Amino acid sequence: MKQGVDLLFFAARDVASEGAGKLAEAGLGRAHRRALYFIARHPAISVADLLAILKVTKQSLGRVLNDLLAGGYVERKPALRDRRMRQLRLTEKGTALESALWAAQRPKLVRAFREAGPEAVMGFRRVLMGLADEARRAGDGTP
Amino acid sequence: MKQGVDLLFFAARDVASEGAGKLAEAGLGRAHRRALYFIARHPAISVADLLAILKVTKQSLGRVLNDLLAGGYVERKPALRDRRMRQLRLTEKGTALESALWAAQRPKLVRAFREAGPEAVMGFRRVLMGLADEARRAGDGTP
DNA sequence: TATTTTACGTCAGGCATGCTGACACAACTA
DNA sequence: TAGTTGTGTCAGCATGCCTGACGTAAAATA
Repeated sequence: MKQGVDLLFFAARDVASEGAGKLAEAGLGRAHRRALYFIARHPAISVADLLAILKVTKQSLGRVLNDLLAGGYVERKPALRDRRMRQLRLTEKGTALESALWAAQRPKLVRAFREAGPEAVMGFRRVLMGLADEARRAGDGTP
Repeated sequence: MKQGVDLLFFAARDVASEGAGKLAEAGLGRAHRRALYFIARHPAISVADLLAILKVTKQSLGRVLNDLLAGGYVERKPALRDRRMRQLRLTEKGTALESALWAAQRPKLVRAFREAGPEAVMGFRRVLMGLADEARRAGDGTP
């Protein structure tokens, strides 16, 4: 049982560690990467929704977002329906960076999934869904 | 595929978040918890080995370890065979804290494992082993 | 229309965690 | 004896996260 926790720790860390080089080149950190990643996953996401996903404070996200905006990785536009909301999207430059980062960690995923086999991957998903918090348990893992 | 990364992120974060209260009571942080956890997992572990597991610098670990020693959670004794090496062990107090922390996160694990079923748990393990770095891939997940 | 609420941005300051570099010492090894 | 290894420590710096307080624009509501 504890072995599962060990593995979760190592896997999360080691997967996240891929692509650290490219990130440093761009002068960004892990926090920027997470924001970049989830904006890519949820185009036009609002700031409030991104906050809910990342579970950090407005101020923490604010700084990261400003860096990404200044670097031209992300664009921020008022939503049509409610102009208080700012929709976040990756720019072309942001998309390129995100793709490069994903390309760095993808092989590890591909290999692990292939070696483990499809049934194992199903189980992997089932267990992780159970471990993620209540709010996400009923969902698809990508709130 | 990316969903797997999402889940890994959420699961690792949400599992680690359990017991944050008890930790704060003791005036400790996440870094202390990780050290506590791996010392519990590997009694009499040397400083160098703990460094290798956590992949942090000697200085970072040093601070954490000093806090734990000062708080009476961990004891440090020279190894018999090689007296340069310091063996780290939890004290009674440390064991109590670690148990309390584990008790806080255990139910989430139990429920997730039970709901997913044994085959899923097998798959979960297989995939995570593949995701953890080379050095651990051949091992048992607890280097 | 006037008021309140919502969504967002920002200033100020603080703590925890990580890093590099440099140095010191005791104990083991060749 | 000379070198290597395991450990501890000082000094300084970057990142990432936090709380609290305040301001603004737009929407919702009384």
